Amino acid sequence: MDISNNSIERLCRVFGYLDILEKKDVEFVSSMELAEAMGSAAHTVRKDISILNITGYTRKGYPVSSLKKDLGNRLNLNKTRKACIVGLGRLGSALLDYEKFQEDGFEIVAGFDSSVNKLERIRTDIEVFPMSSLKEMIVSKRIELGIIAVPAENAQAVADRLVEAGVKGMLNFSPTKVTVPKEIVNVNMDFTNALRLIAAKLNK
Amino acid sequence: MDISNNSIERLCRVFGYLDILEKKDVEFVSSMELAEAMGSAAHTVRKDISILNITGYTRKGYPVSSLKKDLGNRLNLNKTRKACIVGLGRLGSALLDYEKFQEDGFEIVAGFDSSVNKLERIRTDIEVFPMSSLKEMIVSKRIELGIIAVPAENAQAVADRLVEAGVKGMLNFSPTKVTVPKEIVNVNMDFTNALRLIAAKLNK
DNA sequence: CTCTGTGAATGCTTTCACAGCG
DNA sequence: CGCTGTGAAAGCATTCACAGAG
Repeated sequence: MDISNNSIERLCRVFGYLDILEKKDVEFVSSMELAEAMGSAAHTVRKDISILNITGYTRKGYPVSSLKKDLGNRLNLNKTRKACIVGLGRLGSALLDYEKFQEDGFEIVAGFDSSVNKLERIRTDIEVFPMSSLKEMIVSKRIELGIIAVPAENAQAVADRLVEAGVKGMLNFSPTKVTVPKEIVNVNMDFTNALRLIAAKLNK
Repeated sequence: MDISNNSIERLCRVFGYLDILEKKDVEFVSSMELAEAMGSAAHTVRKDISILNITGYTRKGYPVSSLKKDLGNRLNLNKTRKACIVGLGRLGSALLDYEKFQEDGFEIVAGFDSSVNKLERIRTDIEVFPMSSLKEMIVSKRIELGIIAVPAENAQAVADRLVEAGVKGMLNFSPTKVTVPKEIVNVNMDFTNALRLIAAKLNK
């Protein structure tokens, strides 16, 4: 299929918003309302949805539950996926307990760190392991996603090990871009660069 | 000037990479090397740089220090900017001590939380305050940037208060889009949506 | 009327290809 | 040669505008 990155990103956000509407038992939602909530335009929402061949009802809008189900199917968001976090410093351990992940169908099933000290001191319900068992656990627990929360200098090494262990996608919180084989999906979340971007946009 | 968001974003990353090169005392860098480090193409790098009317040297590439300085000037990245963090849960307090911010010219000068309990228990060198003094501190400390690390349901209220207090830009870590006046720069970092995006891209 | 659905037009960005410089 | 600099071309994404459905 032929759908742009931006469209996917927007549709993922729509999916999240539909989840909220569904919990409020809203039955129908118009492209206008969706647009407002996403901060985009109604025709953009309609276009994005129509790319996936999903249709709504004239005069009513889109049926919330079925749109959510359809979007989920098309975007592979309906099944729960297992993820692990590598690096249990302040950020990594905050992410371990980030409840939103679980709510949204991403289950954090393991944490890894090279420091035995950290592993012993951490307080969490999620199982934590030394780096030496990274591959073993990823394979045995069928973990699909890796979240990198180590310092910049170790990020590439961790990415390599995650790939070698067989994860399919990675979310990288370190301030370095990591290089991965092209069949592996990699998304970067660089906080510092986000602040730079804000600064750069301030006087424009 | 007429420069796209994507270009700005890429140039900010180039800026970060130049910082590393500078510390290694590298004198010149080619568009090819920059491209490799950014995961983009050489002509993209050259184009981006040329949009800002910055030039390099034929056969040598760009002089690291002066390119960094020029980029910094054009993108307003050369002066240190003060930021505060609102919400001192696990994520917020991890961000409080995120050293990279300081290294890169963003100084976290205050943290805020509505829970007195959290304020008392937190261990950090950065000053923390109750929400009631948000505006007062933002004004008196001349804080320009606000980092939102509160739960989704409070994000919009916090954003409103930050705007009212006079911040110019915000980095929003909550999984909700917040609406701000158009002169305020707002960047969203939605972890869950990042994972969704990865999931959606997995089988494409 | 109101709201969806979508080809067509517009407007951006990226990519190309090659001139220019040392 | 090797690497920058940049108009021009190509490729995408967004926006428009209006037909269609109830």
